[in-house]
Amino acid sequence: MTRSEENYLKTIFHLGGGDAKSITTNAIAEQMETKPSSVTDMAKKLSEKGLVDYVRYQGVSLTDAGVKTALSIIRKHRLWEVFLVKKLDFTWDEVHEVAEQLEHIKSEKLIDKIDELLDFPKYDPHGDPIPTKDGKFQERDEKLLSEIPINSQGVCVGVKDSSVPFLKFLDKNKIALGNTIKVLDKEDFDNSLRIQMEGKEMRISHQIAANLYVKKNN
Amino acid sequence: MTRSEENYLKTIFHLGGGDAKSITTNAIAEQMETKPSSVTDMAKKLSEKGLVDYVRYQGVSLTDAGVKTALSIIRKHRLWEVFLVKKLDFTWDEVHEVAEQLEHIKSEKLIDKIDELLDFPKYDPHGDPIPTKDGKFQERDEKLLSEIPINSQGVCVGVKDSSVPFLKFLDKNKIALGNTIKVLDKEDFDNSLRIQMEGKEMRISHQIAANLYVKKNN
DNA sequence: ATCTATTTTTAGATTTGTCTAAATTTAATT
DNA sequence: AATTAAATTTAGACAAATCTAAAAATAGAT
Ligand SMILES: [Mn+2]
Ligand SMILES: [Mn+2]
Ligand SMILES: [Mn+2]
Ligand SMILES: [Mn+2]
Repeated sequence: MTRSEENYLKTIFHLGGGDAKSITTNAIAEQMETKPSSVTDMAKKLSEKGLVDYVRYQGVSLTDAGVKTALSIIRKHRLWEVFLVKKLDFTWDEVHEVAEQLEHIKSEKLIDKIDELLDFPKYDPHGDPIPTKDGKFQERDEKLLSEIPINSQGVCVGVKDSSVPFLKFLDKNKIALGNTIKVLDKEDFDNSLRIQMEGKEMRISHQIAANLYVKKNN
Repeated sequence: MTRSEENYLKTIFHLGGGDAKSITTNAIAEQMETKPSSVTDMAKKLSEKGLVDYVRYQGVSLTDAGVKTALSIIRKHRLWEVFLVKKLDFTWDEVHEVAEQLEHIKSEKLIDKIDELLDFPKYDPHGDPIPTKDGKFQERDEKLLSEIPINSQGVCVGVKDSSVPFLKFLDKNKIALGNTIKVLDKEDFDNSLRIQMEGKEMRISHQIAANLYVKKNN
């Protein structure tokens, strides 16, 4: 399994190809910042290896073996992210790039020991669930902050957009995972929200609210 | 800097190419388990990049830039080995293979934080010195156990051969770094030694003694 | 100094992963 | 049903890293 193959499987999974849904060549190419023709070449190779189902002109989806491999890469990525934050004091906007490299280290013992060292975390620094060793996800009942009703409240548990600028924006505004947020009011004009968070009141734009996951209380 | 380039620089350094000494194509090829023709190709490339001095038919030596790069890879390798042993309970015969991968991770912050987490170790699990960030070695006055006189004693500080079988042999015989060893007697016939170690007496072959470094007490 | 064995390099091929440009297929529109 | 636009694949090329086989250079031995 080459690094490139692993990256393709991971991308296909993230685009939804784990549910027998066909992912188009173009979608994969765009996500990976490569050319559709390169994706076609790789689709053939992964198909040969039994990791994807590929129908010419129709796109690819992951086989069971492909899902399993993708989940093991994602597991490694997220565990390394937790390690970097918890053990090496990286900030949550610094970890992704390094984890992109670390996720390809080949040693089952290594990642199991990292998992143990971290006391088997269930979520990564961005609130994304960490698949278990046998490929199961910790599902969670979460909603976008923009989609919960006025006067309801929840705990911030994840980000939809985990780009560096967004994460830095959240830091600057002291919005962190674990914070309890109550929606006080919604502005019809621009869909911005007035919220109460950790005692303080503030206003956030729809774009922010639509990229924060909360777990509703009760 | 590709992974392959880094591996060549590291190998050339280990073969002594850091002291302006010319290392032959064949020596490099043998060490890396590749073909001399491949080494020639890489020699040209590294020479182009100013990392080695290469004279056709004469071999290569590292430039200052080449030494610097080699040391940074070796630093990473050895720090990761310490990490694996100290933080993840790997045994000293398990770490090399994984460190061969981890040494190529590109993130200065990562290795500096690992260094800090480990409290800036000076030696790796095999007793090899860890270069500092600015490329200096912690030299140590060490001798092979086979070369110290009868009735002298020293602390075991390193292994010359760090192959898995040798390390496992040492474990099995409870010979560990840090142990104090006294040479009681030398057998002329086969150069084997009678030693006293941590209270116990034992006999070890010349081959073993010639692969153990000790730091003589006074 | 010449021959010879060894080392080293060159030339040409292969694999992996990528690209561009052209051809093909599909999907949408008249 | 025919046309057109968009998506996808094919064909051919390229860079990196490797190999084999042949050619060239070096070093050792007479
Ligand atoms: Mn990430
Ligand atoms: Mn993440
Ligand atoms: Mn090692
Ligand atoms: Mn070592």
